[in-house]
Amino acid sequence: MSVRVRFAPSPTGYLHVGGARTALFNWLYARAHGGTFVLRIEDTDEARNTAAAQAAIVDGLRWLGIDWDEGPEKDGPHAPYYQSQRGAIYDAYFQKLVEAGHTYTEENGAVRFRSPKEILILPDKICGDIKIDRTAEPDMTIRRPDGSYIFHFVNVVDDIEMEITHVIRGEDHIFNTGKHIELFQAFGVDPPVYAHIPLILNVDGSKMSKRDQGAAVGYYQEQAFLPEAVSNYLCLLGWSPKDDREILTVEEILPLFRWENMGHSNAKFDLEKCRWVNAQYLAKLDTPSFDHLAIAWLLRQTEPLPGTDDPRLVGALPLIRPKIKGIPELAEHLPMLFDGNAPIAEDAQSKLAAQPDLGNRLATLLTHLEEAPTWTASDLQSAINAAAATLGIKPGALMLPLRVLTTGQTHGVDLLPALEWLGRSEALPRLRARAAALTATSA
RNA sequence: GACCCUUUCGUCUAACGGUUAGGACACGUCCCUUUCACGGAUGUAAUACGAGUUCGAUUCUCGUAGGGGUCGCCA
Repeated sequence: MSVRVRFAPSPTGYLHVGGARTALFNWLYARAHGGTFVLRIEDTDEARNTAAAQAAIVDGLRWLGIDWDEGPEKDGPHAPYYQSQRGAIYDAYFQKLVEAGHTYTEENGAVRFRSPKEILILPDKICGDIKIDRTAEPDMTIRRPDGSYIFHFVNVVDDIEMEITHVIRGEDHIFNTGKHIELFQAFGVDPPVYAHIPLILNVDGSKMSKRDQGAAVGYYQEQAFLPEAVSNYLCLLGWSPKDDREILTVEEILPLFRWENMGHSNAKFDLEKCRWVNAQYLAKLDTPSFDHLAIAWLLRQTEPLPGTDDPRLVGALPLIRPKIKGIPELAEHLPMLFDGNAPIAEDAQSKLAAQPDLGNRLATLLTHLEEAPTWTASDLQSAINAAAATLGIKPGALMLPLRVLTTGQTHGVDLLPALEWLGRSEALPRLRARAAALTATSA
């Protein structure tokens, strides 16, 4: 029997990293075993469902590279894949339970399932045998007075109908599984294989909520993370290749995606490490892809950054790229490259003020730069060297002043390539203006 | 509170019952360097506690404590 797994989100909120990892693990398990991955939308709670949430989930999964073999916009032999459209199926299964005497109706019309009240042993692929004592548990409600069905019931019915063989879900479902096993038995169907994976928590150990930074997959999309990187990092939470590798492709993960490589304890989400993983992937990206990623991010910004519409942008990106770990850091570099009127930063002012003979140095430097035969990094370096020789100082001493004249900042991209990129006609006025401002204030 | 899962550096994790308990993120120091990063080197840092089994326990067993989860006519 071939493997069939599913991810069954409820479209009541954004796609959470915990949910995304559950989806990812199911997907990996399916792909590792040549199985089928089903996406099923559990939208039985009409009051809480939103179209936006469903779009975010579908979009987030696709972004992460998690594709489904059966599900929304794809269909398949067990369509529809929205629980809201499967009422007739639930009615039929409900009748079976009624006829077999497994149910009773409350005064208000709600229907409960008569639990056998036994002690169950749940053979879990990750936790081992889990004892679940159902003897003192109240009977679960499976249908509301208005005729709509409860999660436990529809979840099991669909898993039966869709021939799900393995259920991989969070540990928070362990006790639900006890209820679900009872339903499977009432239907005379063998329950699927269960694997309850540990949860993902905040760094402080609390449960991740929507408000926490990085809790929603949408955050990584907005911040222009690479989906492969996020997926890679998610895999490292609750799974390990059992060696020292941390950057792994899906192809490398698949043969190692086995129960014995799964972790047993909850993991705290470390956004810093996720950023580091992303930086590893970013560094390996080819230039066109990097540029595309960067430009797409720039165009998404509600407050346009300097350079966004500038034809020189593509020329500036290779200067910035080696300096940043994430695309949003463009916001720190673009203003100093594209905004020639940007004020001189305070720390730059004070650092230069400490330099002796500043006015003379700047003037000498400018004179030599103006005389550079071509505005290229090598000629500019020669000009700097000559200026330094005239002043009787080391060339290095002129670099910080020149940097400040160029960008107004004490840090940034490699200076000479940046000047070359700016071009003589753009650079010189900038240098002169800032030099004038500096000498005016220091005098 | 009851029940269930769980426990190795701050974090993610390795370690046939025998290792100087390894790697990575973060942090510190040094090197490289015109700045910032990158890179290289290096340092600080962990087996929750108590019993038991064993020649020997991070590893197996039990207990305690901590963390998390679940106790819905939510999913």
